[in-house]
Amino acid sequence: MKKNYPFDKIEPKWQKYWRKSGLFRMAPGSKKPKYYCLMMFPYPSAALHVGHGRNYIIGDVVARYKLMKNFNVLTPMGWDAFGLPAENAAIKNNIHPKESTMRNIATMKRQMYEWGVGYDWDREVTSCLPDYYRWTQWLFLKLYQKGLCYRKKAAVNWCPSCKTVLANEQVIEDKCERCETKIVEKELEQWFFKITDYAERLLDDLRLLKDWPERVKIMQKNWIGKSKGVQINFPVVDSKTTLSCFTTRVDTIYGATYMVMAPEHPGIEKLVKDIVIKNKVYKFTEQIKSQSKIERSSLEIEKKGIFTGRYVINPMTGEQIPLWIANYVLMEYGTGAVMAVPAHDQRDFEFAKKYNLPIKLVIDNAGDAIKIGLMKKAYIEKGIMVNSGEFNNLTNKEGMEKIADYMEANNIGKKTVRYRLKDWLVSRQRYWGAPIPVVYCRSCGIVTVPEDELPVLLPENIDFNPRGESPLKKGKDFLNTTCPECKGQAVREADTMDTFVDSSWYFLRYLTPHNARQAFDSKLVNTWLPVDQYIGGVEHAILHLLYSRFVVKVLCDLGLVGFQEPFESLFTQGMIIKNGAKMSKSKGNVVSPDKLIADYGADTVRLYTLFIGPPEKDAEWNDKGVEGTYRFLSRIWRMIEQIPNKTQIPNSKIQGLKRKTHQTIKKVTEDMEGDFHFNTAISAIMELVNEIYKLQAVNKLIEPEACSLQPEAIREAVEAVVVLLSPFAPHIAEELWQRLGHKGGIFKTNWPEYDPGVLKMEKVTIIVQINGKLRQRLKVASNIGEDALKKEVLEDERIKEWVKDKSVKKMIVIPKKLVNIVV
RNA sequence: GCCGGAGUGGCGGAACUGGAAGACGCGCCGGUCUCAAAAACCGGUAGUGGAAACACUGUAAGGGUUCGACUCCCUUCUCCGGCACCA
Repeated sequence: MKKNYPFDKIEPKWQKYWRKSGLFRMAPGSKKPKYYCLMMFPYPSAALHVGHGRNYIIGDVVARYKLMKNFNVLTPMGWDAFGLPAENAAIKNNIHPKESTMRNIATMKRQMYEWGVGYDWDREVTSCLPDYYRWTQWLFLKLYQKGLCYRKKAAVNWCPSCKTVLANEQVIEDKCERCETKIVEKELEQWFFKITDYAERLLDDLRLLKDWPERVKIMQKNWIGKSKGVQINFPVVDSKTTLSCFTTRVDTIYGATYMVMAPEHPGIEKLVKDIVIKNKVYKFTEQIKSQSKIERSSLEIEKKGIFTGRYVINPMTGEQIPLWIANYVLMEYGTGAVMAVPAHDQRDFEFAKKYNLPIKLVIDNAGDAIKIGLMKKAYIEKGIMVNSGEFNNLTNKEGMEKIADYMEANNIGKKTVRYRLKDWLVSRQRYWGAPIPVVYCRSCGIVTVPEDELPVLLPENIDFNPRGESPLKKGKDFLNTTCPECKGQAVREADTMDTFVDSSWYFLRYLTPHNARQAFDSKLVNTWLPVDQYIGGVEHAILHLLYSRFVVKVLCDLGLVGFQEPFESLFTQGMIIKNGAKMSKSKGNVVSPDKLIADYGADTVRLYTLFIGPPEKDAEWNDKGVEGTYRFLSRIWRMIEQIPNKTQIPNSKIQGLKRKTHQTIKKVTEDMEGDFHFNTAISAIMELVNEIYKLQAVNKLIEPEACSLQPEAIREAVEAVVVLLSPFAPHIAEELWQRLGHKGGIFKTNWPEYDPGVLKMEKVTIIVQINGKLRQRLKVASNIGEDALKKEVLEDERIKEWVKDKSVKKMIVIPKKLVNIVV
C-alpha cells in the first residue's frame, strides 16, 4: 500500500500527546459549563470490529466538538464485564472468566486508543471487580430496604444447554438466544425487583425525555403496556364466592355469554371439587399445564377448552352463563379469568364457534346493521349499543363510561389500570456475576448482609461448570457462613445478579470511581447528571434504559440523587451491515479495524465510518468506500503542502471563496448541534476542498495582472477545512494545524463561527417555472422588487418564446427563489 | 394481527419548513502528465430521443390536494425493527 501521507507517523504521535496532556481529563474545579458525554459501556468480548467502532467514534466526535465549544467535558469509559459469554467461553476453553475478561478489556482498550478515541481513563469502571460490584450489592440492599425486592417461586425459562435461567428477552421463539437450544420451564425460588411499582412513573416521565428518539419512547411505552378497564365481579351460582375478571371493553358486558379461566387459575380446585365431571376437568388442566408457555402460545390457532359444570351470573343481565377453562387465557395477565364476548372479540368468537356457545351482538355498526348469522369474525369497531338494557342507543364509547360508573356505584366492578410490564427477575444461577448479598439462617430466615460487610466476594477458585444448579453452591467456603444477626449457622444465597443490575447505575460511579466509602457522591452526581448526551445501540432501547430509569427513580425516592431521569438526550446509532447481515462474529462477516488502520490510518477509518450514512440508520460497509475517504485526506494533506501563503487568486474569486468558507462553517456547525448528520458535514468540507483546488488550477492559467495577493482568504479557507475536520479526523487535523504555525493543539482552540455578513449575496439565481416546470434561471440583484422581477422575467427571450401565444393567468413570486408563471 | 421506520441513479446516500431531484463519495468513461503504468489533477456520468441546443419521462405502484409534491392526504405493495391469545 502506497502511502500518500505519513499517517503511521503522525497518529501515534498525537495519540500520545492527547494522553500526556490529559485532553480528555475532566477538570473538577473548572468554571466552564459541564457536558457529560456518555457511551454505553461495552461487554468485553474478544475484539472490536468496525461496527462497534461507530458508537465510540460518534461519541468521540461529540466530545471533541464540545471541548472546542469550551465545555468541561466528562467522557468516561468502562466495562460491563460480568455475564454469560465469558463463562461459556471459560467452560469451553478452560480459562477463568476473569482472565479472559481482563485480557479482552486490554485488547479493546488498545483498539479504542488506536482509533484515536479519547476517554478520561482515570475514571474507568469494571463491573466484575469487587470495588465496583460491592456497590451493585449495596444497590440491592437499598432496593431491599425500600421493599422493592422480594423472593417468589416462579416458572422461569430454563436453557438445558447453558443450564441457566433466561430472561424473556433472551428467549427467541422458544429458543435460547445464545445456543438456540429449546427452552424448558422450571420452577425456582427467584429474586425480583418490583419495577411494576414504578410502571406509571416510567410511562409518565417518558414525556420529560424530549431529546429521545420517538421510536425508543414508543417501544418503552408498549413494553409497559398500560391499559385502562374495569375489574368486574361475577357471582358464582350456588356459591358465596365471586369470580373476578378484567376487561377493557366493559361496553360489551351485555354480550358476555360465557366466562373462561386459565388452567392455572387457583380457584379451579374449589369450584369443581363437587362437580361430577371434575376428573375430566383436572385431566384437561393437567394436560394444558404440562405444555410450556411457549408451546401453548405457538399453538396459537388451536383453541381448546372444557366446561367446568358451573355457572356464573352476568351482573348486568342477571343471566347464568357457563364457566369454562381454556388454554387461551393467560394467568399472568389480568386476573386469570375473562368474560367472553364472542360477538366482539375475535378469540372468544373462534372459541364460541368451536364449542357452540351463544353469540350475542351488543354493539352494532351505525351505518350497516350486522346480522349475527352472517358474521365471519368478531365486530371490534366502534358502534351503537344494542341489546344492552338501559344503555341502548348510546355510542359504545359513552356506554363504556356509563356502565363503568354504574358498576362502581353498585359495587359490581371497579375501574382499574393494568400493565403488561412484569417485575424484574434478577437472580441468575450462574457463576460470573455479582453475588446476591443475602444469607439464609436457620433461625432468622432471610437476612441481608450488612453494608459494612460488603462486598460478598465472588470466590475465584470454583468449579463453574454447569451442573444444573448455581456453581456457587459447590464452593463450601463461600456457601457456609454465619448469620449476621444471631451469629448462628447460615448459608449464602448462591445465585448471582443479572448483569442489567450492574449496568443500571454505572453512570453514577464515573464521578467517583475510586471512592471506597460510597457508591457515588450525591452532591457531585447532582451537579453532573442528567447525562447530557447518551449514545448507544438501539438494541438497548427497552431493557437497559428502562432499568436505569427505574433505578434512578428509586435512588431519587431514597433522597440519594436529585433527578428523576438519568439521560436527558439519547442518540441510538444504527448497525453496520456487511453482506446483508449485522456485522457479528457468529455471522463471520466482521471487518477488523486493526488491518484497516495499519493500511489507511485511523483518521480514514473514522471518516469513512462517519461518512457511510446518517448515523441513526443502519449502513452497509463497503471496503472500496474506505479508499475514497483516504484519497480525501491525502488531498487535504497535499493542499496544505502545495498552497503557500503567496498564492494569487483572481479578485473576482475572493468573495466566492469567502462565502463558501462561511457556508461550510455554518453547515458543519448545524450538523454538530442538530441530529449528528456527520455524513453531510463531511460532504460540505469536501466541497470546500474542491473549491480550493479549483482556484489552484485557475491560478496556473490566469493573467498576472488580473490577480492580487490574497493570502488571507486562502488561509481562512484552508484553516476552516482543518478545524472543521478535526472532530472527525483528529490526528491529521492536529498535525496540519501545527504545520500551519499554530501552537497549543487544535482542540484547545475555539470552534469557528460564521459571519452572516459574508453569506449575503448581491446577486441571486431565480428559478423561472412555467406551470411548475423549470424553464429558465436568471441572475438578479438580491434586493430586486417584486414588480421589477416580474418585468425582468417576462422580458427574458426564452420566457417570451414559451409564453408567446398563451396568456399569463397568474405569477407566483417567492423572493430570492423563484417565479412561477401560470399560463 | 397491532405499533414504529423505510423504499430516490450501477452502489452508499443528498434535498432545511411544499419551490432547481440526484449534493458528496464509490464505481464507470474520457482527457492532462508519462516511454509506459500507477498515483495525481481536470472533465463527464438518471433514463429516452437528438450532432447539439433542447425536449420528454423519472423519487416502490395507483389516485388526490396545490401555481408547484421525494416532501402533505388516501389506497396498495415490499423490506426492516418492536410487541403479540394482554381480555
